[in-house]
Amino acid sequence: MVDDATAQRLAKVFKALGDPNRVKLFSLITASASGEMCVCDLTEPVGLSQPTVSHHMKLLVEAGLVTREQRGKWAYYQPATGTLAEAARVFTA
Amino acid sequence: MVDDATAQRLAKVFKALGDPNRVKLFSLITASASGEMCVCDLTEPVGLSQPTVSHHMKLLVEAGLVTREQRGKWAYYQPATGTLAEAARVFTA
DNA sequence: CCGACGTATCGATATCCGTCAATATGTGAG
DNA sequence: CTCACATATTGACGGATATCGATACGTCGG
Repeated sequence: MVDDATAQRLAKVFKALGDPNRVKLFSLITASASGEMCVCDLTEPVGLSQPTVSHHMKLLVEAGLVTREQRGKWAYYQPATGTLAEAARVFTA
Repeated sequence: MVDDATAQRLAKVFKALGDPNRVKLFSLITASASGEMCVCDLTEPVGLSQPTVSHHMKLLVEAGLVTREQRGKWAYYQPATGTLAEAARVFTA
């Protein structure tokens, strides 16, 4: 069995994707042609307010699923593709 | 972006692993030498009451991460290894 | 410095979730 | 049938979460 710290870390990653709107947000970013998206591009597709999207993105960042980069007025989010795969691999080893 | 139904289905799978105790339970089952475990074997390692473990296992079953098989008095749980990998693959396609 | 704009934080609220004790359900032994 | 045992369901409670409106913070152009 995984130890407490590992269980908490993995749960945080999976919990971050445990909300339908965050699944959509993450899929938008991973499927983005430019490889990155700002909050202004994300609010309309999911139909949520700007503060709510910002809140969800913070959770995805804290889980290590995306990275945040501020350029000018905009905050660009890029996928950290390895995180989810590594988390899932724990159970197949 | 994934559609609503897909987002909900994926969120259900990830949410099921979004709790540290369920991560432990799932890891216990996937790492089991016999490939299956009953509730009586699971309560002690996670330190939770029998009803709570039963509740968590129900969520894992409903998410499609494990299957339940009743044999005599015992309920045996086996991992459905493909579910998690398929869910994670959606974002890498 | 000031105003406009993108983003984050705060406060509030309704809902969901994890947990246990108590109880119900199902199954095999005698 | 009845009892003992393994598991599931129910009811309740405290804590977490998703969401929004209002507001604060940062950054650029003038």
